[in-house]
Amino acid sequence: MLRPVVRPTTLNLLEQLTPSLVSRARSFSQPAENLKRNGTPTSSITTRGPRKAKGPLVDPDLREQILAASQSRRFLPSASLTKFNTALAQITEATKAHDLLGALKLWQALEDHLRTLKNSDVRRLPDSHVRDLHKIFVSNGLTALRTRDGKALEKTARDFALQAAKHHSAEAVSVLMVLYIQVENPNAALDFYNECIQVLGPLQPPASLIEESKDANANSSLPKGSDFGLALPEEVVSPDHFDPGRVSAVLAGVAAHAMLDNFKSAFDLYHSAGISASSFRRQHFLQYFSQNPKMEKKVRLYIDRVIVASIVARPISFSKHIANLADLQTIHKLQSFYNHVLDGIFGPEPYLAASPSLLSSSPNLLAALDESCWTALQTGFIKCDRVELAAKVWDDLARAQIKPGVAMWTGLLDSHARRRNSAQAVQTWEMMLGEGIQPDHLSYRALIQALMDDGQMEAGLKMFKEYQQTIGGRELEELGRPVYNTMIHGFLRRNQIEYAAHLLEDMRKHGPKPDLITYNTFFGYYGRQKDFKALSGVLNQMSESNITGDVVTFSTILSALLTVGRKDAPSTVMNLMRKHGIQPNVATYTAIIDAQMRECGEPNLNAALALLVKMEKEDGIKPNEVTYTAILAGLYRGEWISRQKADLVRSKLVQRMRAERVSFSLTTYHILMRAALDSADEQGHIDALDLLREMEDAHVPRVTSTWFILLAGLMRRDKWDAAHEVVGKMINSGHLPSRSLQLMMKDVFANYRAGRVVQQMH
DNA sequence: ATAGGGTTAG
Repeated sequence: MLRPVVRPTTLNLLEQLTPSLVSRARSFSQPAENLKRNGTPTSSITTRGPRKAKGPLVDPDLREQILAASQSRRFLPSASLTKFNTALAQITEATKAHDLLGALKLWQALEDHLRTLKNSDVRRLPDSHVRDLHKIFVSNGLTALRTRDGKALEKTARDFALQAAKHHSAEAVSVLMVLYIQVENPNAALDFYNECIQVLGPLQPPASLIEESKDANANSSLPKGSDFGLALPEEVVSPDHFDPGRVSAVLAGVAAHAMLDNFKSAFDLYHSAGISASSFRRQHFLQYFSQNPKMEKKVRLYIDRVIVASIVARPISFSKHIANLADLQTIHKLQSFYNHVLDGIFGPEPYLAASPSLLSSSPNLLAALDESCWTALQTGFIKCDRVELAAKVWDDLARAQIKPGVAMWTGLLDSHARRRNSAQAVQTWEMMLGEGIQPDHLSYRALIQALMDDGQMEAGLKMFKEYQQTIGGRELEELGRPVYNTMIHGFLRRNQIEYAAHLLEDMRKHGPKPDLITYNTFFGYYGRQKDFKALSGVLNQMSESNITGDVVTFSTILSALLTVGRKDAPSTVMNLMRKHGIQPNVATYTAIIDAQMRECGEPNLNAALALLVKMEKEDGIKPNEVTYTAILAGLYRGEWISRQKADLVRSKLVQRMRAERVSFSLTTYHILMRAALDSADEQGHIDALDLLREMEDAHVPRVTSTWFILLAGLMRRDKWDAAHEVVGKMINSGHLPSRSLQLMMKDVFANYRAGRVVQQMH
């Protein structure tokens, strides 16, 4: 008996553990690799007997399994074997020559031959060949298959695209669909799409990659269980792998409906696929229409609208999407997304409803924004300091004749609290009441935080009492606790330990029961006070209540120990955390890195930089702007290394922050500006001005310190023209200069004028 | 949602 055998040595031990490799071996992937190198069949499909697994290579159980698998393999007669190997070599050759039609013909012949054999179902073209052939299918298909010879191969092309979709990528499917669309037969594209779904099952990514869909809009007009209902055979897609080619196929389906002017069907097809096309995939797909701008325009319009509608139709993913984009680097994307949404509501062809109740007002409306969507937009804009955009959300709500609910108002209150603007918060509160909105726990919490953090303790206390007497019942544990915790935090910020301790006692006796956050707040306070006796007292209370610490607890205690110079703190606390099974996070590492930098020595700098690498490499924790800022600040704290060395490390770190797209905070900008202006580099002030421009572009607010750092530095360098320009920018930004800034401005004007006079004399 | 890590006081 002749049997194909796979050389055991070519199989990596680890890979032997994965079932997919056994099936690959069955499909002759191994000899295919050799063919690729040599161009001719090799001896790796041999006529030798069954291989013997070598002794210590695998454990006995596993070896049994492998043997069993190899013996259950179907065998090819030697004539077929030769034929098979020759065909492989020919396909490889045609593929290399980018001869798509030739390769498809050979592939068809091979398939026909294999089909005549018994049990042929387990045999097919090796994956590496499928991949290579698929590649030229995608790059040449649109032109090659349009020719007369190509048209003759339509059926073969369809079969291959399907097989490739099953085992590698559905991109070829989308190419064929695009071809049908381009020859103005969109219905053929949709037929093929449906045929693919019959075979492949839903074109969905594995559950782990899609958002929870339980939030599906209650008013959604989506048909339940559309034609994506077929289960997927296990071996077709491994659960952790998702083929981006499937996104292209879905987009091709949308494009086909676009050609039929059927927006509703385009949406249904896209939405029920459960995918989310990235802008990269969208761009990639649209390239198929680069020769036909008119078609491209229409397809782009459909795809954009369908993507927006599909996100709106799932409020939770809507909020997540917004939160992801609410970042200085991506705010422009959030803005453009919002503009798309507005166009969907107010544009000439509305397809979105501004509220669920309006959804039924027109059959063209596919999805509705609910209050959480509007709130998410507001929160996102506020997070990026784009107050004017947050205000626009309110205007747009008014335009849609929707009255903002309590969550919208609370978003405003939160933003005032974050800016410690209690006056604005109180004003907002009164407007809210004026609108007849009933405040809830969250809005009371935000108002109290705004008051307490802005030094309005009396008023904060008053509101807290009002809260307790109105909706803040003691029994409302989960709802009321954040309000109480905010109150405690407010007291402790102002070092009002008696009030805080009193409230804690009250909570222990009457509820809401203190929780981990309550205790962490106290840890923070006692840590700042360097009162370790009191700190261990809280620790005892906590364990009495059976509450265990978390990363925040340990990080807080760690930085307390570090500020009192306990060098052993990092190792001790980290070991303790490990013992408790608590993973350190960015804050933990940042605390240690900061402490190293405060030592002001070259070895400490090296230790800090080593930690920066270690946290990411070993623990997979990405440093953030606080981490980098801690190092940058340390570089310029005192004169413990040369300016040149400090500047070198700074530029490397800045480079890395940019590469990693770490956002720069106000603090980061201040430190970098100061460093640039203090640098020995003649051009340092140019760097500082560039940073100012960057802040403007990113809408990072410029505060008194910003202008002070810039003006003081430029004046020190005698750069009066630049200083004059900065003063102009300050005035234009609407900043009201403090007394000391006004004095500096005077100085700048005088020297600038003097400089002009001198220039004119020459 | 509320707690922890980075600037400096002009």
